[in-house]
Amino acid sequence: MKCCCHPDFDELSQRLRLRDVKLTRPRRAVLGALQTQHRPLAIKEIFSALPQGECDLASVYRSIRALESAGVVKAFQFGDGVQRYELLAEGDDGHHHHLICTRCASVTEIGECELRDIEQRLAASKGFRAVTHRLEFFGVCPACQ
Amino acid sequence: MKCCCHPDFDELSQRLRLRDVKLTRPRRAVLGALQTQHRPLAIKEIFSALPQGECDLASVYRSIRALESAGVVKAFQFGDGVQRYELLAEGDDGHHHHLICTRCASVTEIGECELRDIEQRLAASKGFRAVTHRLEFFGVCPACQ
DNA sequence: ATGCCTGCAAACTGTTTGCAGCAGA
DNA sequence: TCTGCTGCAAACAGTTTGCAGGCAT
Repeated sequence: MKCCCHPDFDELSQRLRLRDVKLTRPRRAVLGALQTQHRPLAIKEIFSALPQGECDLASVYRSIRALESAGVVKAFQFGDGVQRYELLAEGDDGHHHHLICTRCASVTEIGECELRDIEQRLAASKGFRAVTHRLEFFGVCPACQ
Repeated sequence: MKCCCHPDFDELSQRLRLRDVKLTRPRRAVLGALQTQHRPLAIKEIFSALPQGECDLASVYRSIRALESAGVVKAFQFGDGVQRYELLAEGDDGHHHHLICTRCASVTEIGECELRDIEQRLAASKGFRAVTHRLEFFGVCPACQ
């Protein structure tokens, strides 16, 4: 069984083909960068992970948007104003959370989410529909203590 | 009893005096703007709420930072990359969450927070210290349905 | 072959900063 | 009075866009 968090290249290219999203050199490079680092990456982290001159910074932005709207990557924000992106496995809605060290910024993924019932209570009590949430945890990791 | 969410001017100026933060014209104006609108305001919302020429945009940025580090306002982020600010009542750590309509962007405040125990479990299982979290809910409000 | 995508450069938006003068406590 | 704040303008950082040429399907 493949790791759910890090789909391989063939699977990714197939999903993109189905969505009529061409697999070009910059997009391939961005996907490669996201595959090597198993954590949400900021645009400039992706860009500087690429070989010098591999592609233009503007293309990284455009590629990420294309991949995001194709459902292959998902954006996360840790509240510092920087968008970070992670690969999304096939069929994964990407709903999970992170535990971020406020000292070294290391990121731990948190699988389980216990807020579905809170969402439902909110929807009922406030009259909202389609309630979702965005949640990240912060703290000081063992290495930084 | 005063409303906990909207401290009055005298209380605010007293708290600032205690922190040796001068109450200048731009800061007064920013506080005034935050008092009239009972929701987190973006910098440009604050700025455009001020009388034309009341103060410089740069001063709004500087004022907000001063007020934030004095513990009088708190920043929230809804994941769109825009910082929003709310007044903080005396003794309030500002810990609460919002329910944001994804259509009209209206904001409802959520008082209770049921994540303290999750924080503690995370701290125990991952070895983190000082765990906090950032959480916002999104959905479609009754008026937008 | 052709329509989408890229590189390049410039435009934009949001935020910060240096400096000289002003004002709050 | 005297430190720290303001206005102004410029610098800066992140992101988007117009255009001509190039590439994936």
